[in-house]
Amino acid sequence: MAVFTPGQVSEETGFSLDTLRYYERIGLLGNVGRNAAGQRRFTDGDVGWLNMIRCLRDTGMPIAEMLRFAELVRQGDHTIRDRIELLEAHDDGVEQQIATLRRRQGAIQHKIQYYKDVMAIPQGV
Amino acid sequence: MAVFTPGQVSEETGFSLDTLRYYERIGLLGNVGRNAAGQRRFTDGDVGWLNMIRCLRDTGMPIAEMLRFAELVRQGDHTIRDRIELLEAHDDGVEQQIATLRRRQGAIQHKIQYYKDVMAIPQGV
DNA sequence: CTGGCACCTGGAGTGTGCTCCAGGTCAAGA
DNA sequence: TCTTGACCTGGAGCACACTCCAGGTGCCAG
Repeated sequence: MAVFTPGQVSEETGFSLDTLRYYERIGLLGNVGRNAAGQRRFTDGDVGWLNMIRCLRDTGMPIAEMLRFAELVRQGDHTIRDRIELLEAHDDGVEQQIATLRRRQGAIQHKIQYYKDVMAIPQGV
Repeated sequence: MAVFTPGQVSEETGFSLDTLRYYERIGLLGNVGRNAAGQRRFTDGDVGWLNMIRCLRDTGMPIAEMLRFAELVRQGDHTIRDRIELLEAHDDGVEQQIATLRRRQGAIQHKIQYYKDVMAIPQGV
């Protein structure tokens, strides 16, 4: 079973060393193993969880809600229904985020076109 | 020519009164008119600009960059080429944002499906 | 003439999510 | 043996974008 150093995990997940420690401190990442010298050694499972965190973070989930999700995971299999509910609600939120982004992007593109039209008008005679 | 009170503008644009004042203070919103009593009176132009701000903000543009854009607008028509450049760069960013969001959303949906599959396995005998 | 409301100002405070720092441990290579 | 580099801890600090507050003005309805 492979283990990873903090540096490797940082590299793989894109989280800084400080962020990894921060996530552990606040309980978003529980029970990271240590070697004899007290240094962290991450498992595949930890990395997988961090990749999940990455997805949730990048889609705008606040840390407080990720903590709720982490708590559900910690409580075991009987919370799977709740986890589905939480993720589906978040998925809907992401859908709306994208829709809003598209709408705003349309307005911005419209503005760009407006500027291009202004520039196309012959200046002077 | 229509003018609007702070309350009306807040209502229309979704920015709080404090945010409107804040934007004016930092120079994102220049030269808002006043009535005899010193109260703000916004023009159609102001509201239009705020709607632009809304688009840029909602698509993740930091205030510092909106200030750069505002400065270009203030400098007059010879900066239109720069404005197009700025907005097109931002538009590309939005495109990438959406792409990332979609990728992450895919992973989340995958996780939801995994949970659903787990639940579908008959428990016990 | 008295509320009550919308607004004003300058400045302080807040929430989120990290990020940095000082001072220390440990292991490996020159 | 010495140095370098990755890592450790607890706690302070920071960037961003607001948000709140105290104390005050102006105007209109009752």
